[in-house]
Amino acid sequence: MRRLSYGDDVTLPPRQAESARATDVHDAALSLFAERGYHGTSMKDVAEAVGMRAPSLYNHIRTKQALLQATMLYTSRAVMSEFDAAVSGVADPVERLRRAVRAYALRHARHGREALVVNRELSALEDPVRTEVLMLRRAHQKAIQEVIEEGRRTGHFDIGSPGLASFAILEMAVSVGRWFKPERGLRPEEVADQYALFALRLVGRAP
Amino acid sequence: MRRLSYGDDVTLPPRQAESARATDVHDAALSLFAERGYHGTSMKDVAEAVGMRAPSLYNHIRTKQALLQATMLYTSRAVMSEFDAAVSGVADPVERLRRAVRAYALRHARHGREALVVNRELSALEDPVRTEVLMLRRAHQKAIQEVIEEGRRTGHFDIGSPGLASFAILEMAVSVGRWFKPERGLRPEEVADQYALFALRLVGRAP
DNA sequence: CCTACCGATCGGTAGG
DNA sequence: CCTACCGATCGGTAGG
Repeated sequence: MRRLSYGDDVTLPPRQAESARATDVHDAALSLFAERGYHGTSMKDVAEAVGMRAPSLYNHIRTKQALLQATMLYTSRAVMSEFDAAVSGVADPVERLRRAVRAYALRHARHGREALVVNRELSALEDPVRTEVLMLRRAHQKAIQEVIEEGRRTGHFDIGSPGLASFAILEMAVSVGRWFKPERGLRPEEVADQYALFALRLVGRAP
Repeated sequence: MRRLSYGDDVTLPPRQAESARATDVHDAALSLFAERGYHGTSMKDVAEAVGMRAPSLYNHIRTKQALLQATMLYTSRAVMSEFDAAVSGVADPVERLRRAVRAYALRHARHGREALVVNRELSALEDPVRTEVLMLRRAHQKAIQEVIEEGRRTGHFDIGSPGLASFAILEMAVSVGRWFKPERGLRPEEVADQYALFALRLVGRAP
């Protein structure tokens, strides 16, 4: 597992040490996968981006597929652990949903490339990593749905289908990664707060 | 331009007649592009799906890129013309937004493959079609944003950033194409109505 | 980290 | 609609 420059916004088990050069390769691959897609990116493209010849890449990484798997696994695990950290110790459903959506939107504003790749390249991902990523995504969606169901039971939310609402909220937040550019003057935290508000309105948060 | 089996839910200039076999090829390609992506699909895959050898495809179509362009152009134009039809003659901002989102979500429930391809394969699309598709998407987003701005001016909506809201609403609707399966018992019209309601809640529709 | 090179596959054409 | 085939490119290895 590798260093993906996630800064301090994620808590995951320690990863193996990795050379600076390997980090460069993973980072360049991530940018290219996000821009052109996995199948639309060649190892020659990746090599050029880091200033070497294609065969030299294999001194730092195993295969092209391993590059994809690293990003997908790491990001999916980070999403779950950030969700847990966000709602941990919070009982009020309104606050739980607000924090969960805020954390998710924040991730997509900060890590747009990862967001794009995770949501677009599932079909290029090979088992068993593919299955683990699918399970993690499913678990996260279910967790959001349960927050909404809990809020409905307690009368905090007015929503017909918590499942439909969870889909709408999650995809809305994912899309932040597609347009967010920090240089537009908008801060990631502001966007995340806005989307958390959108989510609360969407589930009919009682005034 | 080709027949994409859009039924009667779209109004576009008449398209050229096209052989049934050509329609089959376009349809198979669309399914594969949606499933594996443009670069992840080979012409051999397409040929197998319609029961012929790869070189025979070229008796019906020009190039692989032309297959992508047909879907992208047709779908993008259909989105704009469905928007126009939906809001035409409707003055009330609440009703305008409801109808616009309903039409957009309905399209994505009915045409999940097209939705996936249009939103994922922009980077595989070549100019000049790419530029036209980008302009059409931009125009549609701006049109939705203007409906929201109008509603804010007239006091029907309570929303800080109509631009942010338009992004959230559009992406939420696009995602319907990713999970909607008619056999789950849910009808496309029901989903579309739900998403229209979500959109109105999101912009803080005054009660 | 390089050059040289591997077999496989790509989109597409020729010619019938 | 087929077989035969084209040059280009793919991911990856050998060997230094």
